[in-house]
Amino acid sequence: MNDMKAGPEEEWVKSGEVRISDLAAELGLTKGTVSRALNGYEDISKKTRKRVMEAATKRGYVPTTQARRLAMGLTETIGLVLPPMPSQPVNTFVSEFINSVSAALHLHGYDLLVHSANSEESEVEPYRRLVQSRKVDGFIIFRTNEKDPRVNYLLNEGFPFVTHGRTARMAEHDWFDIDGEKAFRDATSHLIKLGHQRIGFVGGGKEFFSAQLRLKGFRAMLEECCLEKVPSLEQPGDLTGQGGEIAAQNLLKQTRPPTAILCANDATALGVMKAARELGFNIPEELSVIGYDGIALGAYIDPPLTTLTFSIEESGKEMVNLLMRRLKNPDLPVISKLASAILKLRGSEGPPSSIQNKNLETCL
Amino acid sequence: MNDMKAGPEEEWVKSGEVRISDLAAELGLTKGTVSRALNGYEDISKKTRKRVMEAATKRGYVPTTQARRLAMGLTETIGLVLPPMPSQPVNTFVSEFINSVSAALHLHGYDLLVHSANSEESEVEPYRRLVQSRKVDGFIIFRTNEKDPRVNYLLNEGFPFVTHGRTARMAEHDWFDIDGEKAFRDATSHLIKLGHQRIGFVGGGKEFFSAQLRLKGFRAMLEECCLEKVPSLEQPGDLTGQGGEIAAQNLLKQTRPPTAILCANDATALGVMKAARELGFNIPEELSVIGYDGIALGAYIDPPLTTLTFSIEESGKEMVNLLMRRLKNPDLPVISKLASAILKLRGSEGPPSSIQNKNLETCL
DNA sequence: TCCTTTCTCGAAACCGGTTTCGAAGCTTTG
DNA sequence: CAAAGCTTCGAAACCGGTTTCGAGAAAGGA
Repeated sequence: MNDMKAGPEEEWVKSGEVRISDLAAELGLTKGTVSRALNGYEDISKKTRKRVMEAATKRGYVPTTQARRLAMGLTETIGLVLPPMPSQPVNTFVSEFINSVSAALHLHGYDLLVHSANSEESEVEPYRRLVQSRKVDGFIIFRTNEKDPRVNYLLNEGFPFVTHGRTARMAEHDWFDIDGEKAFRDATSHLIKLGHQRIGFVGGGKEFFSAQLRLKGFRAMLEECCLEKVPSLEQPGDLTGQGGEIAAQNLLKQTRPPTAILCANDATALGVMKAARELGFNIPEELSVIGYDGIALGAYIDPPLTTLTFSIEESGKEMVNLLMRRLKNPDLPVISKLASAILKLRGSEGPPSSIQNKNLETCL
Repeated sequence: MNDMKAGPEEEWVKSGEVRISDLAAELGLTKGTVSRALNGYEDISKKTRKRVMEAATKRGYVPTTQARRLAMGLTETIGLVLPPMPSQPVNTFVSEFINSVSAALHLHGYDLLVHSANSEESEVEPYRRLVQSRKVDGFIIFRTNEKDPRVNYLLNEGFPFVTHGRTARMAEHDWFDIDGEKAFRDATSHLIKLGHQRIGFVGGGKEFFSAQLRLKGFRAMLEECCLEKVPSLEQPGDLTGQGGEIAAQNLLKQTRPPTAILCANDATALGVMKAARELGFNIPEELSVIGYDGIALGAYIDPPLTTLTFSIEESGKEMVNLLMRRLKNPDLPVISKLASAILKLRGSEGPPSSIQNKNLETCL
């Protein structure tokens, strides 16, 4: 692969300068024949195929993607639209996700087109443009809302896509999701076993289905353990650090503050920890905090953030698998995949300072 | 823009189903005429143009991108290859960067193709593939090395690109960069004015040009202030949290540890802070730490990380401007743009516990 | 009124591939 | 030895646009 060969009469062609018609002319064949020879058609003699292949590699022929795709009527491209990012603290998920999706797509010969959403226009506008101009064959959607306009639009168009996260119409489209309900059951259970009885919860926006499911898991485990549900201990959030701060203040300024706080994501947890510090709560002695996302950075703060983590790489790979299946056969029944998060203990949680095992024993 | 109109006989067409030939047939024109009418050619009568435009909007005609691009011999697509990511703590830069680049490209009618680098193959292989298959018109490259194989390949090919960061061949290609040298002069100066005399430095990998320039700025300011350069206070790093930990241990276990540490990026700084905590150093009382990157998350740790920050959005926008200029006229002279970082004080630095203004006065 | 100029559009080539169809040439069979 | 069957390739249509060229019609000038 020495691309700088300085052979005597060797004419150096810049890569990508030779077309199929050049090749055909050089070989005394038609471009149709050359095309079939290169694409493994059976009606080409071994001898001719060999000649063509050799000439192709010698001349460094690579078909022009645009032309091939136009002729074959496909784009081999998947779209991913970044939601508007109001400078969220932790977008490490996004880059890792893009990376894994792109890698998985590449294995199938697909490209990834990344589009940014303009916050001034409708959320579906970028999707509409990409569909109408036929730039992509399908979409990868993440951070779904319960009632998701993007999902509605694409379902209505009959356009292929897979979501990361469930929606109200999840029975109608393929999706991949992390079992946030189970994750929060686990985390809640872990806190309860440590002796916590007053556990706070900071959610994500109500529009995010995933946030709802996490709340559901939290409540379910409380009930399972006979702990009463205290409305004031459930605070809304917005998946940002700032939201976490506000929610934590609301929780910790109560007369009977919680001894532990479960957060809908790590960014929120960081905000909670900041507010807790400022209000004089020691973590984890006086307050346990658990996040969700597993951002690597959580390991570097003090104390290291205990969190629910999952494989972003697996997420990307699975979603691409679902999408490829759908593209191959649009009429297949809808399927979905649920992966589980695991609780990564790092140190921001521990037993409450004063354990009051009031009615814990009686229930378990 | 009601796309669900249920007019009586209004035939509903799925978007993107009407071709230019359909439109032409419907209007009794040829597709060439329709094309020129839509593209503002002067040789079309006002009346015809109006007819065509109205029919186009009515039928929802949008040209097929692939076909248009093939005919016009361009891809209107820019490639961005993600370097292999060894699960770095702080990749928030990447997603924000992609976001801003994508948005800026969109203003010029360009798409962003994001490709992931396979760590098993050569670094230039993805670029070679994208060039040869003619999938992109140019590249956005970031995190440059001093001797960068990607830059060498593309320069050799004569293929357009812009880098974020300088290289050994920066005189031969357009680039955008943050003035890391000045940034570190500023940060060093700030620490010296606070009274620090023993300042540690944790660099990035030697292969990164930017890391070298930061070191250069650090050294220059030391010299300017008549502080001696202590080799043991300059530790190599790798832009990761782990690298920061190791470097900090090397610095703080010395008999005369530094009273401040300057880090090549925020991830490194977080590692340094973690190691410092574990070794019993209070920040900022006993040790000042300053990072570089301005990740939003730094505001949420304890103490909040003082850092050098710059506008990622501006970076993306400027780079796209440079690239568009290059694509429009490949023969223009090389230009570059240097933006400056600003020191964002958040609390991880302060005066040293015991100020010994040995020879500070004499020099200043 | 006739010729020239201008306006407007149709025809066709082109971008660079893929794929269908049919016709050679060669081999096999009766 | 002729008819039938394969093998192998050329010819041409096609994907869906853009762009060049030239012709016919309308308008202007002599």
